[in-house]
Amino acid sequence: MSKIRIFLVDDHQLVRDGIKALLISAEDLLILGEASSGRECFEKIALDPPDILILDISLPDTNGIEITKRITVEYPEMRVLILSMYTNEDFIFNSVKAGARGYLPKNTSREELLSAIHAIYEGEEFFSDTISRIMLKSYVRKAKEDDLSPQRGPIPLTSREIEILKLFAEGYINKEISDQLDISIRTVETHKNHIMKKLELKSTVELIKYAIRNKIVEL
Amino acid sequence: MSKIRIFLVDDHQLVRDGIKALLISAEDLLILGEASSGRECFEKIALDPPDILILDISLPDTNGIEITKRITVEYPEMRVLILSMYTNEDFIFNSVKAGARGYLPKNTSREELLSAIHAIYEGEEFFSDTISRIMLKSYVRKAKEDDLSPQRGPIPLTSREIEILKLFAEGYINKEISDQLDISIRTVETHKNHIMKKLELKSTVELIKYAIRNKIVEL
DNA sequence: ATTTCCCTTAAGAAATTCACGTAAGATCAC
DNA sequence: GTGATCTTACGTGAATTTCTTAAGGGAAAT
Repeated sequence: MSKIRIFLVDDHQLVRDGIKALLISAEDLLILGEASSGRECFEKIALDPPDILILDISLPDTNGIEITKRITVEYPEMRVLILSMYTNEDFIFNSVKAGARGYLPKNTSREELLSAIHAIYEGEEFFSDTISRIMLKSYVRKAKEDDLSPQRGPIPLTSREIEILKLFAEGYINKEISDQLDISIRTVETHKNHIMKKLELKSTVELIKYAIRNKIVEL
Repeated sequence: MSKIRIFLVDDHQLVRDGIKALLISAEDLLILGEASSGRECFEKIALDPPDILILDISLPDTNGIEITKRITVEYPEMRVLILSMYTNEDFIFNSVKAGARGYLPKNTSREELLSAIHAIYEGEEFFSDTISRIMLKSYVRKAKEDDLSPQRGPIPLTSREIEILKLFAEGYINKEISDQLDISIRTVETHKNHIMKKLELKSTVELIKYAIRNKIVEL
């Protein structure tokens, strides 16, 4: 049975040594090599590509997220495990977005690190409890925003105005709107002016954006 | 110390009895009452509002998500715990969106149910492992979509065209664009015509939507 | 009953856009 | 070098929108 080949990227010697010490006793793992910068990382893995790349977020010449992006393009088979002291939601989100398969905080345990390595080697995703909690918070926040945003500013428009705004933002020109609603084109214009004044919008562009933001039309 | 007041909504007698049996021995909980439909639920809680509402998703006259929505409006202090046999991502998302504080699958354990009740009573959110996993999957999926979508259709526009489109979609009129870029207004018009033809867009409205979709401008 | 708000219509003037066509210099790939 | 593409630019007439001002009728509120 072949071992899981691992490459380590972190700019602190001590951290790399610590991780190696934790992993050395694991029979099925093989530490292929290590690097302390993005440049060094790509030079070395080009010669001998690992299965798993363990990446720190902050590095001298670049960052783990940028490396992850390049990896997913250049080595689609390679799995990236982010190991970072930052548990900031943006870092997590962007890491996942960039293609990372796992994310662990640096104060993780040996057991968790091993679980993570095995999980992502098997094609799973792995996030530590701390990270999962942050992701869940974010999930909840997003779901709530999704609910609140459409009605945060109660729409002060009349139903007729909304009707006209809807058609306009769907791409109909005034003439078509007036035909559809069987009213004069002048009326359509007046309505639009009213809307713009009410909402203090200065251009039709803003009008369209308003309609989209307030879910009067689909994007 | 006052007990946590609980109200149960599920259309199956057996399920309600099962939950009651699980909770009856918990000293700090008080089962206020139960209902088998949305209508019955609102009638009863109006008389004696509970702290926590345990809700099934599927009900004869409505569903748990609709009830949750009404609860968050009419009883903002009341916490909703969804207990459903469905672990569908949409149900979970919409439940959270509607204001549910927790979500458990029906095959949950007594311990987990108690943990959930206590957690959401304390103002926390609670999701079982199964549900958390689904939420995480969704998180990952969304992060990936967020990454893929902007480049699904490679933008066939030149950098100058993108520049013009950006300014236009930001709300500048042609004259302002021509001033900013120090080119003729005719040129701005020509560029816009080129863009519209390339993308087969029929109106400026579509042009703006295109710019937003492709993240050339913020909404 | 009076007021207020909404919907409607209207029109002229100014500004803007649209839809054509035309064209010339720059850059880049073959 | 040659052709293709990009960028720049102009013209013209028609279409459209925008701005502004004005006003009547109906419905709802006070």
